[in-house]
Amino acid sequence: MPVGDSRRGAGGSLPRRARNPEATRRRILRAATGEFARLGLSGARVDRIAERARVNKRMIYHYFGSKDELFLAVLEGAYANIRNAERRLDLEHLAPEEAIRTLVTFTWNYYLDNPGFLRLVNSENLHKARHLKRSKVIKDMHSPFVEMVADILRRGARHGIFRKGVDPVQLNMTIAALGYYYLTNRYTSSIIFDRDLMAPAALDARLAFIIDNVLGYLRP
Amino acid sequence: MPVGDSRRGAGGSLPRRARNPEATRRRILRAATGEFARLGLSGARVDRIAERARVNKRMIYHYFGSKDELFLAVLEGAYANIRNAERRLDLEHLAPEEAIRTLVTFTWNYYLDNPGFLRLVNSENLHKARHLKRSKVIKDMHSPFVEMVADILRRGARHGIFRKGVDPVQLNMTIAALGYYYLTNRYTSSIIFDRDLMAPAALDARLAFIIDNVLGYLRP
Amino acid sequence: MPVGDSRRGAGGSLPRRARNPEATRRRILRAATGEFARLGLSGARVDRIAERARVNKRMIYHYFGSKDELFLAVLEGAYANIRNAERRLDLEHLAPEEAIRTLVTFTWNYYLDNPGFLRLVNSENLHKARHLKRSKVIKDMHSPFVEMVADILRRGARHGIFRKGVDPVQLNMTIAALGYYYLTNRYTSSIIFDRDLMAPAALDARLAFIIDNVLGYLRP
Amino acid sequence: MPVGDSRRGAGGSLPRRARNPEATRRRILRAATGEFARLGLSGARVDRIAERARVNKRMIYHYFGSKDELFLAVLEGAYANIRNAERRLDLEHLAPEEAIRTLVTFTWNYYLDNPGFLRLVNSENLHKARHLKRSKVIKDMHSPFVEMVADILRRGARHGIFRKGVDPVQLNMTIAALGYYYLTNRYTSSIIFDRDLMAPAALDARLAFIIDNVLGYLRP
DNA sequence: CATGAATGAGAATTCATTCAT
DNA sequence: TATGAATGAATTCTCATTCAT
Repeated sequence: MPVGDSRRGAGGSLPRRARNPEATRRRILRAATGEFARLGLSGARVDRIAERARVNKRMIYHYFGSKDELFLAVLEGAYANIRNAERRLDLEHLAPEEAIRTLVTFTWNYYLDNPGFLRLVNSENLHKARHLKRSKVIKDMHSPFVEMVADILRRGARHGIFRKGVDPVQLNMTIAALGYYYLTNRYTSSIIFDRDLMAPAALDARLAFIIDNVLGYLRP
Repeated sequence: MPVGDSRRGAGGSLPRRARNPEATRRRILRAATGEFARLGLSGARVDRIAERARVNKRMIYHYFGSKDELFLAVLEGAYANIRNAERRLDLEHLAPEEAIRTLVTFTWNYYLDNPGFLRLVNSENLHKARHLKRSKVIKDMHSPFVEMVADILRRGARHGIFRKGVDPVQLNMTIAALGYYYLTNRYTSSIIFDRDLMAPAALDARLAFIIDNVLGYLRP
Repeated sequence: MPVGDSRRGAGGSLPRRARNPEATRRRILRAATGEFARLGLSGARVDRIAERARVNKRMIYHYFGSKDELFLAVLEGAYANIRNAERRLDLEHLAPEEAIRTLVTFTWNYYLDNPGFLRLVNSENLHKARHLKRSKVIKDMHSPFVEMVADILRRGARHGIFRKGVDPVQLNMTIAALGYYYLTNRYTSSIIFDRDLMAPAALDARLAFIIDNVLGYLRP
Repeated sequence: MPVGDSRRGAGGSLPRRARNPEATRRRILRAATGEFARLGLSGARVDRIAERARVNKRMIYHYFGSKDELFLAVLEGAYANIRNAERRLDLEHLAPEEAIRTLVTFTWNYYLDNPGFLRLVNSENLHKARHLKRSKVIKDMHSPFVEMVADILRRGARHGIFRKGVDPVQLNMTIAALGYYYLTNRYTSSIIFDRDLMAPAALDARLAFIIDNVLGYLRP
């Protein structure tokens, strides 16, 4: 049967997507990432995602099953991105203190440049990680990362630069916390403290503070 | 006395038409606090608040005008509670290090005991603090608190116990961040790090870590 | 906001209305006239009327029984006003042509100065005059007016200035129609005809047109 | 075949899930026209429109976006109808006086046969034409009509049958006013003048009056 | 005569998902 | 694989009126 059917009147032959499953799937995922990052899980609209991806709404269900499963895919992608970027830092080949400084700086800048990532994580926690719980890939994604930080700590301790017995998980959460909280809670904090927390100087000061804090904590 | 009336279902015999504005207002506020704390702003349902408060839905609009204004009232109440509790710590009369340790411990425990508070703050930040912006009381509530921490830092610096020039706002946000992030993001973190972050030992360890971190940072 | 509670500190002792039935009734009626004139029957709010009249909502029901009955009272008042103003024109003592010219000019200006009157009449017609139907005073109010116009026509016909056999009711409705329609429908007409119908020159032109039309019609 | 299904009440066995967008849209528009014409904008109920159109309420929003946009569509349709009917009068090919007489008669009869049109226009004016203001088609619909009347007046003046310099807009509004007011305000007028304005003889008399008035006015 | 708290029955609009083609 | 029309259950908010004090 000839495509571009007769019901479509003047102007006809709309750019009816060629049958390209891969591309369609990718477009949906990209659109969904934008939507979820901007509005969170509950704020996102399936209709809008379909529109932004220029696909039929039905396709979303075809490829992803449900809004929740789509959200999980987005979330996995987001975690993969940050973990990949971290891997590219090559922390293994840096001196321990430099490695930590690099990691802290990277984390801060990543949060700053990818506010959508913070919102995704926030959304997921609001839902008690019910999506991530069912993820098959997420753990494998993170254990190398934790292991890498543990390695840095061990090296630092061996060299006498870092104190002994620091829990890498505790440290990771701290590095994340000091930036994450500042950025996600900047709206209320700005009011409470009556200060523009996003002014360039303020951002620089916060990064300096975090580095200072983390390295200070590690000092033996 | 006729008990309840037949049109009402289970739970009956409620003191309807109580004609007690103070109590009604209070009941609405209490119910709303519970609902918003549990489900956030967008998850909360006005219907459910009315039900839980055992008032006619219309009353919520009578007393508070809109869901948003009700949320602001809840938020102001929540901030008032924590700030009042802090005031009762009497930090002014403690030695600087003891004051900080007390504040850190208090903050952690408060977050732990009042998860709803964290969710309210989170919700408000998801909405870019649009409610708090219109609040007339919120700033007055916080400036004494910031001033008090600044005073502790000054005393500590004078005694040579704390380093000089520490920004009290930066410190406050840090104390908050280290606990807040751990608790609100525990769902994703638990999966990523494959660890039960809410185990009593884990909680104790986190508090110890935070105290250690903060006091370590302040040390000259 | 619930009033009358102990929190009402300074300024206390609200101007709790002295018991003055007459004044209360009058205040309600005035407030209702404004509200109905501005927003029509269905747009008007009982709450707002009470607020504007600075009386308790219950009083409206006490004095007028219902929103509908209040509307009728307002309507009767509005008709009384215009008919009284007309009576003051003393048309009986003017020459027939001058009388008609005066009546037409008065009608136009009254509509222009009292847009609320037009809206009240419009509202009432939207409801098929169900309020006016029950009015006991409205007919007595109008028969003298019709009689007066009939008299002018008779005088004019006798003097050979006006044509014979003109129906005073038909004429009255025409005088009203030519101004009423122009003013009430000016919003759609402005768009349809792409012209500012409320410009001073346009208003003057319409009045001139109406006078011209009516007197032209009466000419023998 | 199971007829209808038990969940549906009387009237059942409707062709649900008709999957015929054109027809659905048309059904909604027709139902909405009836509802708005009968009850005005604010009196109309979206629920009832959906019911009358035998569509899911959601479809109204799917096709028209909002109650207001639906109202605009209805309004545009109503104007298109009357303007089309006018065009079919072929006034261009009639002698000037005959053309005016035909137009006046048509207008009167159209109002009489389509009271819904009057109510739609009335509603729109109550809302200060806020819908029509945004219409893209309404002006194009009317300018040919105005031009046609202007042409008739020019022809009449050239032949010495009509007076010179008559404003076609003024005349149009007059033709409309004389019928519109009589019909929309017949409820209050009937009471005020104590006369049955809808009696066949009364209707005939009014039409005769209007023709007489308009042609009289045009006479040089 | 006066107060204002309380009520219940709707109002428009939204949303994830499914179905016919 | 692809389309987009169709669904029903909720959601916030409104309003004239009545009741306890």
